[in-house]
Amino acid sequence: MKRSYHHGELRQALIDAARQLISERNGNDFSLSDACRLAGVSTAAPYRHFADKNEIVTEVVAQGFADMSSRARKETEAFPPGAPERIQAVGSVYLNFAIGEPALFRMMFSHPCDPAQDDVAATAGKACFAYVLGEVVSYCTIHGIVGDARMIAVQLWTMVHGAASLTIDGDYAKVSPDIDVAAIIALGAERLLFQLPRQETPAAARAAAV
Amino acid sequence: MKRSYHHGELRQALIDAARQLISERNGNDFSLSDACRLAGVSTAAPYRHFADKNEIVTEVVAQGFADMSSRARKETEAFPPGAPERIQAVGSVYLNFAIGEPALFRMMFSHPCDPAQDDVAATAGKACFAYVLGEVVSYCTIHGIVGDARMIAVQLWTMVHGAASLTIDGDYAKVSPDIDVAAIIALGAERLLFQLPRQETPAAARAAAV
DNA sequence: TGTACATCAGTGAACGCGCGTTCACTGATGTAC
DNA sequence: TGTACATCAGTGAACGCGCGTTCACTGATGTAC
Repeated sequence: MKRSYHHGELRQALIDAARQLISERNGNDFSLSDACRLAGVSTAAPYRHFADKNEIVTEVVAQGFADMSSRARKETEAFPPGAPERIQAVGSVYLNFAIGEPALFRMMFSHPCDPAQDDVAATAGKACFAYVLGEVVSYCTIHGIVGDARMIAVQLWTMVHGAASLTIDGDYAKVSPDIDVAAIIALGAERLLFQLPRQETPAAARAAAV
Repeated sequence: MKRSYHHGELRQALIDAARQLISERNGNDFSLSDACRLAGVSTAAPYRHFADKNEIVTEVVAQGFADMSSRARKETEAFPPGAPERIQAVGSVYLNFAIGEPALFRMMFSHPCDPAQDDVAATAGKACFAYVLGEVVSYCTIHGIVGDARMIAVQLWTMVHGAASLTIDGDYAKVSPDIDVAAIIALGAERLLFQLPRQETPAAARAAAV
């Protein structure tokens, strides 16, 4: 791979470098200088593509959410609408994303959204949340689950997010080394969604018949 | 309040200053120099009481957990063992602690525990978690809740933690401005604990008779 | 096709800054006599 | 009770460092003719 004077893909290369450093340094702040070193450019180069360091961070967060969304989409579309496997797939993607890149996960969810600029991070976050919640709401609608579908969706999200956080932060490990996160999520999903009472609706009847 | 050459309470004063700065700067790293300024001492003074900056942070985290534990203890002991209000009180304390000092809350739960030194932060964390989980386990035992009490406790913890995190990080707000966190936790507690089937046990019979 | 030139993504050196930490010191305190 | 002295919690100046950002520049690229 030859390195010419003009990089060509520097903008994305810097975002990737930042993401890598965030993951490697796990929680400790990364430095823009390190990202430049990793991308093989001078420390002044980023300023051709970004206003400041924060703009790179925002972009990393946005791409993180986009990644998470596309993984969730990919895993769910393997199953038909209304399949409980779709819900499980979303939960798995969420948890595995957190475990795979814990520092990025923390950064994504705690990144303050800037109301001044058009915030790509907030937009990507909203889209990701909408997809996750939408899957649960669809399940509720299709199966005629009794109750506020939106609230049920938020509850599942909350549970999975809590499980992901406590796992990557090592808090479960403090309590006991053998806590099975997947089992916690699975049982939670049972009680917060799958076991909920249902009413007969045309859609539910169709779903039951399949 | 006179300021003599010898401070007298500098150790605790620095811990308090650090905690205050952590809360004020909300997520951004605080500087030891600022803490010294706040405590009104030179930047060399901390090194009489702490090996390095990290030792202060560890102490702040430990005291944070101790605070949370004692608040939970105080709020629960107003109700008799087995009262559902005890569970609700623990949940409220947890959520309100997070809302009150979000940056400290984040730091407490994501602080890596150092296996080298005797880690006061990890110890305080474990004690806090043990208290929270113990309350739920007690409830299960007293009421003869069917199922793995420990797992039910971890599920409630997970849900409340997720709710606290998504609240303080502004993620609920991204989804919708009118999400009622308390309602999410309350309904979650219903489905994950209060509505669970019970078996007759001497303790459950006694609790029902009261 | 070949040349002149405008563009602009890079360079590399420098900046001011605040950081955590160290050092030799100073002076308030408490104790021994 | 009064004095001498050891202790040690503070001082304040300095350190080396890496940071984010800026600056005048350079040289590769693509376009007009």
